Amino acid sequence: MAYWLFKSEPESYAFADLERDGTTGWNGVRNFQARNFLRDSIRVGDGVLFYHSNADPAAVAGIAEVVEAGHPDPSAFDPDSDYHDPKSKPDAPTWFQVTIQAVRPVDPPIPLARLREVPALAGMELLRKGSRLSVQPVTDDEWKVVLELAGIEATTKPKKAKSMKG
DNA sequence: GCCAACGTTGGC
DNA sequence: GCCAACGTTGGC
Repeated sequence: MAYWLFKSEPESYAFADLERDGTTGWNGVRNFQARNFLRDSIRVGDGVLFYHSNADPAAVAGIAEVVEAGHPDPSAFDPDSDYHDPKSKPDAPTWFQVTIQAVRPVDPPIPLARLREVPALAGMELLRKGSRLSVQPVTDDEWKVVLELAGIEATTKPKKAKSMKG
């Protein structure tokens, strides 16, 4: 079980949109380092901090869970998509996505400035000067600290996609 | 809107 | 392979 932070501009896709949709394919990532995480490293059941970039304030706004590991990003094949990449072919895809599911909002969101105040988070990729990576790893310790800041028990397991009957 | 930092492109 | 130019990201 690993942890990640995904950035999204809330004007294009906010955590509330994920709650409305339930799940979404994390498409449109067009950076090779982020692509490699999506394709090779992110597993079903991994935890995701949903971060609002270019927001006022920029903040961690929700928790999500990976429900499908890396698979080709269909938006790359779609000529009508903003993310269309004619160099990516279905039989040799360049770009990948994972599917995530909303777990719970972080309310109130944890602003970037608050994260910077926490010594235990000093090494976080998000806080590095000039960090632009939109899909980035989060350590177990960082995850625990952020969830505590959010008032969420760090031991809370994301709920399962399937309900248990009977 | 500004601008620092970064990734990509392309000439050589 | 180098690196300047350019476009993008993203905080403020």
